Amino acid sequence: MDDRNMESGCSHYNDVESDHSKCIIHVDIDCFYAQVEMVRNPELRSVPLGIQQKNIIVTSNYEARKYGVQKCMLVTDAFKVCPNLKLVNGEDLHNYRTASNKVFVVLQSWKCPVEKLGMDENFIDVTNLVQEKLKTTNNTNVNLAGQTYKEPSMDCPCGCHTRLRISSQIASEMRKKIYDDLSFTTCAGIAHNKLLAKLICPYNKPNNQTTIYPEHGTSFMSTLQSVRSIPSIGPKMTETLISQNIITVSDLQEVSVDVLKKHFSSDMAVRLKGLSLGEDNTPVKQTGKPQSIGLEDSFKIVSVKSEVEDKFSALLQRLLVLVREDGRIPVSLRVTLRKKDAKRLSSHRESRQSQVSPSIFILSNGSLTVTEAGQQKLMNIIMRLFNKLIDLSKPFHLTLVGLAFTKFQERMTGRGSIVNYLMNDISVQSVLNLQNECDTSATSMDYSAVSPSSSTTTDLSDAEVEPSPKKPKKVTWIAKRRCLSKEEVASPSKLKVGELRLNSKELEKVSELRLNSRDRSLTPRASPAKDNMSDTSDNMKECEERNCDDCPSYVDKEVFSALPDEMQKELKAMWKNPSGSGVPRSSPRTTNKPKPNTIMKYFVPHK
DNA sequence: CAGGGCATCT
DNA sequence: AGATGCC
Repeated sequence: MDDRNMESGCSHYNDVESDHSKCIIHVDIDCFYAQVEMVRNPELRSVPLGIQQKNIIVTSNYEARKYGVQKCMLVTDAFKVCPNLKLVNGEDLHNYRTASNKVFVVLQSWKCPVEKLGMDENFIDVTNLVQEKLKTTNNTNVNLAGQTYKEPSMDCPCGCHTRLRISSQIASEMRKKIYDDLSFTTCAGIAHNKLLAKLICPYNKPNNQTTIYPEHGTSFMSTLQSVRSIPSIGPKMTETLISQNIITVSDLQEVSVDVLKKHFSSDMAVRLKGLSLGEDNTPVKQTGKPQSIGLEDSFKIVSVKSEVEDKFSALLQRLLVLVREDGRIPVSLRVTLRKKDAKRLSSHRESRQSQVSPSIFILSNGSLTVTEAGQQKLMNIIMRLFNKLIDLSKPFHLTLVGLAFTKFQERMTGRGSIVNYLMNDISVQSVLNLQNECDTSATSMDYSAVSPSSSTTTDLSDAEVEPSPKKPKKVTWIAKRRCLSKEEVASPSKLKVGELRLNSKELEKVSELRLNSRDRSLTPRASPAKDNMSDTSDNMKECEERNCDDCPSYVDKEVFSALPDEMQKELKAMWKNPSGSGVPRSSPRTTNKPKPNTIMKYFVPHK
């Protein structure tokens, strides 16, 4: 028997050994864009309001919905059903982003992992918080807040009913705080996994919340008609499933995993079947800074190189602003384009990427800048990548170009970490030029960079809220690093702060973290980027490697030996095991069957 | 249709 | 690198 049952598993009727131990809340802001506009201009509250992008209504307030103004409706059609519809242009997403980040910050004050999904949705894993509450109050007689999908028919021996009721109280507090602080009404779904939390969330709309108990997971899922309504089943999978006559969630529940394995990877087959039954063990991953920052521009057609260059130049200018706001130093750049192709209507993008020298980016007065020469260097890299993608001896026709920075230098900020130690000597920091991905474990309760007290005072007139600086990645050491010039190594102490790969905001953060006495576990572990170690980038060639037995080439031996013994030891240990032992990926699929030949535009389930 | 921007998996 | 998915 599975020993999960000893702890938190339940075994009752057709739910033999599922794990109910987690408590997940999904929070969804009601008609998000419309609410942002209504908060900005309260007069809009009492009138039917539509948010317009191009020629469509992307969302509407509930006043407008009374008239039948729906999402994704053409503006002309909307006026037909609601002649006095008030329109607000929503093409500039800046205000929405700001508001979205504020909600995210509010949710973080509960000190649980928060995962942002788009602008208006968040998952919160409150499992630990619930456990703590249970310990201190020991009261299993808790009232449910909000609605339930269905009352439970029996007690679950694992205690999940109590935990979910406590979760519903927490969800209610969260929604209240979002409303009190930011004036947004929200919906919430409470369940023992992300799938059910998300799907049950809109069950009582708007401005309400719904809890679903594990025993109703499977039956609830079967009320969803189309397999498409399961998150992670997109158009492609839907098409494949339908070609096999698997159309409803019920169909999927009844099909055997073996049949699914004929069309999907083994992992996916198992996962799909699980999802159809309301099972989902994917963790809530703390959202941090993005792993890439990019922009793209689509257009009818571009066939001239100089035009392409202009497009990229414009994109680069905009992108550099975003990167400056982000604060991290990019080390890799990707160029994407889409060729005009009659066969493939859309998508089919191609891309090439290469490293960029971090020295292009200069930190002065705490903000990232790139000199004219630096920008020219970037343009050179971009056009070189472009040449890899396009044979200029032949005509070309593009419909999209894109630019993205995809890897960043990061600094480890854990208390007691090497970097933290090094912060005491800024010159040493610059010499080592540490490049790693920072962070704490996703299940850790440590989000000290965002304090709850500061978040209670947010209001919409504030400047843009910076999202959590945390990344749900553990410490990773990357082999390729910037080499140092002789001058830099020779007199590290002469370096000006402005030249350091560290801005003032981050220094501030580091000192905050130092003050925070809570311990962090910064256990190194498998690097997801380990494959990139073999990257050989053309433009890094100038970096001649100096060999050193104990330490990597990017660290000057002299500087290294000048460090305290303890630190040398710590560094050596990490160099020995740069990325931990890679977790081998589960074996690739043996049976990947050809795609179905059915051409399915949309699947519209019958009621 | 509307598509931009990000993550994840292979 | 590319495909797929999500909002």
